[in-house]
Amino acid sequence: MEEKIIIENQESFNLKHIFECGQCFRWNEEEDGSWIGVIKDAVIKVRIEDNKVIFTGKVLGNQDFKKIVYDYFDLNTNYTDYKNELSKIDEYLRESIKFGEGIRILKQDLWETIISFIISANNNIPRIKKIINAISSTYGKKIVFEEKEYYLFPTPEELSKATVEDLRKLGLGFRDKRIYETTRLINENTISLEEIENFADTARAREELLKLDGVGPKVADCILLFSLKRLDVFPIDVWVRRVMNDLYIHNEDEEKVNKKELQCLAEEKFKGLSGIAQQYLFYWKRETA
DNA sequence: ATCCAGGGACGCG
DNA sequence: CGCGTCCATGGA
Repeated sequence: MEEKIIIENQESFNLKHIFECGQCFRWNEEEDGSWIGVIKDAVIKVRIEDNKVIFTGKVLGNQDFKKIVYDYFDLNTNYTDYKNELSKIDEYLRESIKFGEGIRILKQDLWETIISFIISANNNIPRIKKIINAISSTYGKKIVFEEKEYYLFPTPEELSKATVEDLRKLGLGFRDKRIYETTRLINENTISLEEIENFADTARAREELLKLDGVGPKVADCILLFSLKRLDVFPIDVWVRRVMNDLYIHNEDEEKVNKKELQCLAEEKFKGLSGIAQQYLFYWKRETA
């Protein structure tokens, strides 16, 4: 059965901004300007007509489509408040927010986000997307929507069927062992996803994530921000380092900019909204480079 | 050909 | 601990 919901006058909602700001890897733009994505247990198509956002899709089992959409797109949160707050900081924030005004931080599935960002290490976005698609179509469940086949991201149990060699064939490169090992740790419940989701303390959640193979400081921060909604964490990659150095530090050698120094600067300037500030700055810098 | 991509594991001092 | 080095792969 095809699902459908329509939302009118949704603030801060631009499809390009949401899907191209580097937080997700399974959304693609269609010929007609709509976007189709596969998330945990659903295929969703989003399009915008006038003042309406229209979601259609197909879900696995008897799940509530509306709840899935609201949770994933964080539709009960008002981003205008965040933007107003961040705009007070300086001209750079105002400009980056103007550039990516329709960004929202998605609430993505923890397991999928962990694997996706392990794959992201020393990799580029088109290839990350390609690999995640290959993993899904090989090990995930098929789901049909508008007469086309899509594949859900495999569960830990489904992915445990892959050997290191199998993973290598999907183009994972040196990340094959990391994915294999992390899948094993989750399946054996040595590390508990449920426990991580329920930690009140961000530091505790990060500490636990760091025990996974292939999860270092940057990947852990991305997981905390893009799945666990810790809006105060500030993932630092090459682009963030670049934009922060250009705007605030002005070091001749950008690679020499200390990570700890950047963390402190972000905390001082952006405070509890560091993660959101990071997304506006990242998107702005990467798209206008 | 050489460099780079939303870095991390590992070994060293 | 801080620091170099290596890691697969594909596109520019």
